[in-house]
Amino acid sequence: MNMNTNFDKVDIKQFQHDLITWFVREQRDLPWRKNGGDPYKVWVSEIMLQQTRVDTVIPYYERFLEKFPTIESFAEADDESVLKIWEGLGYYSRVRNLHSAVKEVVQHYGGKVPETPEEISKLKGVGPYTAGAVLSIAYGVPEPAVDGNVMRVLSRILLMWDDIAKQSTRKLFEKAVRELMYYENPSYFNQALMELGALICTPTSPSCLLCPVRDHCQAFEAGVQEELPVKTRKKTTKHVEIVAAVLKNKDDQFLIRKRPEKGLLANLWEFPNVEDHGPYVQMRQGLAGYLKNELEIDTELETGTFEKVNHVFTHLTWTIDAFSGKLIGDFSGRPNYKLVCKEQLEEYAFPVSHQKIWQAYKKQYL
DNA sequence: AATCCGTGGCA
DNA sequence: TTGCCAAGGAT
Repeated sequence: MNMNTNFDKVDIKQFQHDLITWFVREQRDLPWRKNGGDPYKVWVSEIMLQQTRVDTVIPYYERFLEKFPTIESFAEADDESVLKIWEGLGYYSRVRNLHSAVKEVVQHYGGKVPETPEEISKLKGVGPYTAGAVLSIAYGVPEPAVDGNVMRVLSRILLMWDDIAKQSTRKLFEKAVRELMYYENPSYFNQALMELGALICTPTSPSCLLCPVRDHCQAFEAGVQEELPVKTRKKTTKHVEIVAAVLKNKDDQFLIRKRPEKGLLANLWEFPNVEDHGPYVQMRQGLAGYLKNELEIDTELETGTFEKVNHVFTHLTWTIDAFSGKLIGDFSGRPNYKLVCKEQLEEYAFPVSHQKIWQAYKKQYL
């Protein structure tokens, strides 16, 4: 597409003024807008907000900064507490990468978050969006911060029909932002574009009649705002049947294990479980056999499940049948397995699906 | 480039 | 109920 043609239709100065004026007047009162411009706090908020709703993030953000108020305090945190504070927020590699990157900043940058695109982009978990967001919001550096909101807003204003699901498309929007950027206040400009996308220029049913930049919007002029942005998608939802065991030994300790360091729900803890496709009786027997073979432990599993969890991931669905049981004899111990009392258990980070199992177990047995 | 990586809200 | 999706990044 010929982007110059589309820019010719925009009065850039007037657009900037209308957008910024609206943002100053209408921006939401969010916790990370009261962080004093601390680059560390801006950084934390941007990582949490990746693919995650504002309302979900707010309590996590408050708790996180209460526990780790400075970049040094977070750098010193142990891995278990880092994962625990992220429990339930999803995309757990975010916090592992953030922790790694923060330690890098403390060690090699004296605790000062880098303020150039080249340096900040080298940090783990800091991609093009986060780099631009932290640099512009914390330091006023005029870098684009192109997220889903920005692509949606600009696709409509500039009538860009490029598929935003394609990774290469982001560069087109970064180029557009550089053309439109309000260089007097990059922080406000980037935030205003995102805020407009969140409050007015929404994915469905945008509130065009309330839009401060409606007069600059080529999609509104053409009446095609509902058709933009173009976003292709595919869906291949796989279903996995799982049987899990909440096992208690004679000392009222429970058997848990740590998930692998890579892949789904990396490093989180869970109740011993195995994939199974069999009918009901075979499921239970299969689970007992698995525990016997893999862990060399004897168990007495109850005949009925006490909880059935259906958990939907983006591209995967788990159905977990949970059995309560006794752990017979001594457990010799295996790598990644632990016996813990119920108070200790709740200090480890579990996926939401296994949290549900534990809550159901407590309600029924404790 | 295409796929993986969580969760909860919503129409 | 089902699919979409919300301030993306790594591989």
